[in-house]
Amino acid sequence: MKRTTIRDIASETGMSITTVSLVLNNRPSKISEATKKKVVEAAKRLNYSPNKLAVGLITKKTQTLGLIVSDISNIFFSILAKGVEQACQREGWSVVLCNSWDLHERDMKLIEVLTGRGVDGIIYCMSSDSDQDKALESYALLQKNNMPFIEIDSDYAGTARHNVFFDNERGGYLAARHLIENGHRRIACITGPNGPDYVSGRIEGYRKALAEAGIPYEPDLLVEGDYTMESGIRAAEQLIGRDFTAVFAFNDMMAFGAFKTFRDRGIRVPDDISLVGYDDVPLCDLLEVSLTTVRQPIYEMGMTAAKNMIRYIETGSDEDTNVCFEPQLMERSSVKNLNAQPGN
Amino acid sequence: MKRTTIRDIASETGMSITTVSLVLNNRPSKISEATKKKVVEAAKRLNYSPNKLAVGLITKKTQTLGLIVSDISNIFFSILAKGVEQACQREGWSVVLCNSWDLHERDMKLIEVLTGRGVDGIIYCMSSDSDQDKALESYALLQKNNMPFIEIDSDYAGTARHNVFFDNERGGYLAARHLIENGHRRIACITGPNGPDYVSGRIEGYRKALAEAGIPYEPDLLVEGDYTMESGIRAAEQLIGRDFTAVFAFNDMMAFGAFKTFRDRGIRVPDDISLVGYDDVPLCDLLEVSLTTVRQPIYEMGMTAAKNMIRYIETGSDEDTNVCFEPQLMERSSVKNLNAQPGN
DNA sequence: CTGTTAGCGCATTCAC
DNA sequence: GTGAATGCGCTAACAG
Repeated sequence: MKRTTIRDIASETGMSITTVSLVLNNRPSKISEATKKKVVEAAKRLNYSPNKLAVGLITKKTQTLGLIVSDISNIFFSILAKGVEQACQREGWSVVLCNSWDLHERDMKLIEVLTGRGVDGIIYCMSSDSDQDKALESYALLQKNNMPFIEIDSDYAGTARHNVFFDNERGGYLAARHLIENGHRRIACITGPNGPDYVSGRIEGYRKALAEAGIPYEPDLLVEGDYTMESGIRAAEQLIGRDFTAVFAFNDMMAFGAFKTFRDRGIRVPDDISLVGYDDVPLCDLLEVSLTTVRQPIYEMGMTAAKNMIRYIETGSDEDTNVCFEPQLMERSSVKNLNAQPGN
Repeated sequence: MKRTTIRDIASETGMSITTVSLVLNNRPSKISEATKKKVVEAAKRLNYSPNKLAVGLITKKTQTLGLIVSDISNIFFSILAKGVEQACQREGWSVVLCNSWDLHERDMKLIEVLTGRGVDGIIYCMSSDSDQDKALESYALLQKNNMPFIEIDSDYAGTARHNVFFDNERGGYLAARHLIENGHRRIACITGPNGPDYVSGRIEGYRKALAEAGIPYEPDLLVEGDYTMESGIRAAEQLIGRDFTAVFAFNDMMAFGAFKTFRDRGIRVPDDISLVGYDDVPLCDLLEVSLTTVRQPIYEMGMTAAKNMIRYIETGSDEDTNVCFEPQLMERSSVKNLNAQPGN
């Protein structure tokens, strides 16, 4: 039950290996239509499909992308992965999935592993325990391995030539401004681990909106989460007792967690506390109060990242492909307009 | 910036390729500790890591598993994938991720692709548009390609030797019995697409519980969903107007959808309608009424599937590895006890 | 138009 | 203890 090789179909048709390879790869050559047809038919009959390992060994190309995410069971990453996989499948590429568990050392390990496996490029979602040094370290490794990569929504070095990101400052700004427009002045944040720039970007945007409205920035109103619902719950608990009328969570899951905490404590959303999330995952209208959030086109981003990566690898194109996706405020029901209610 | 090969380290140390290969692979041989050490050190110094493509070409083993799921953005599959990836990472294996979009023809295509890529085995979640014939077709292809596989939670042929599944009949039974014990007699079901046996298994269990209680089975109370929240919403809408006091949804997402429909229509859970889900995804306590559900250890299942697959491939072990995971009822707040309230 | 010749990077007999 | 030779399945010059 051996797989049929190019040699089998050569002997089957009486042609040489070269001829077979040429026609099967559609190479420009002057092979008669007749023999072409014969070869193709034999290939089909024998159910031939090339051994990608052998091909890869020669061409140094495997048509495979590595995907490093911190947690595939996080809906943000699973949607992203779906986009990446879809783009790859369309182009005949494959994706090998790696979970870093948000550990920088795993990032490093995985980069090595993927290099050893001969992937042609990596879609890299840096683990969020990375500080500047660690980030630089992983870039260095990538470069040392001569590995093309696209980083998702982050660019420490500020020099990446192939990136795909969201305008996080804009996103943070939109969320905060929306709250401010609705009369809120004391706005708490549930952030992510400090490190990656999408966190600082959003904080920037938030501060900018505050500044525009002449509202002082209070570090005390920021609590750090880790994007899990659990952490949203805990963050909200920490927040309780401090003086604020609204919460801006850096993803929807943490917003859900905060919502739950508030509900359990008899604090009503949005009557007592307004809430804004981030991402717009497909669960936002599930709660009794649908969640106002900042939408990011995650799936599209995944597709674009993979498409650009592939195009870059295949064409060796020299042009930069930095693409930025604009966030969009999705107004739903979790923000109360304080202006409409004199007295508070 | 070429990668260092085994040859580089051979010339570096003055040893032959064979020697290097022998020590780096820890092969039984009589090579002096001194040279061993020299080789290992050189390897480290030159940052050597073997080219997996070349190794795979010879050994016919790539230490890679293919994973076919219908939708990686579905939380069930993303948790499963995480388990699979984790087990693989531990053993130094990789996983290539494939999304079938629940299309049988994609399944077929992906099996071919994965075979061409030389994966050593496949973790296969059959697309749910597969009927008996299609299922058999994909088994046949897998066998023709001589590809070991473990199917997740399904076994059409009834002859698979390496499987991993949940006791779905038990799960369906637990859900229905719980409802019946709470005085419900007219229990609607939101099922999945008919085909895979986890659907028929759960229906069996449901019917068994009904039968035990002397309650007639009414096909009219079954509505088919597709595991998305959307479909749960629609299914509940279809159900409204029919005569039932409880709904058993075949996954939590559809239960959430049904919940939403009910809430939007002013129907209270559990006061007016009781609700039971399936899976116990990490969102079950998010709703204002936490969802009673049937827990499946998805992550563990993913790990086990991958572990068994790897073990089988590596040892060529002849023993069957059919492992069955027991579902468990998670009682929360979405079921009302009708017995406690005379008059209804 | 088609076949011969070399390897890709590595593991594996089998001599020395 | 160690090295030379062979080949995995395929592509890529380069000859015919």
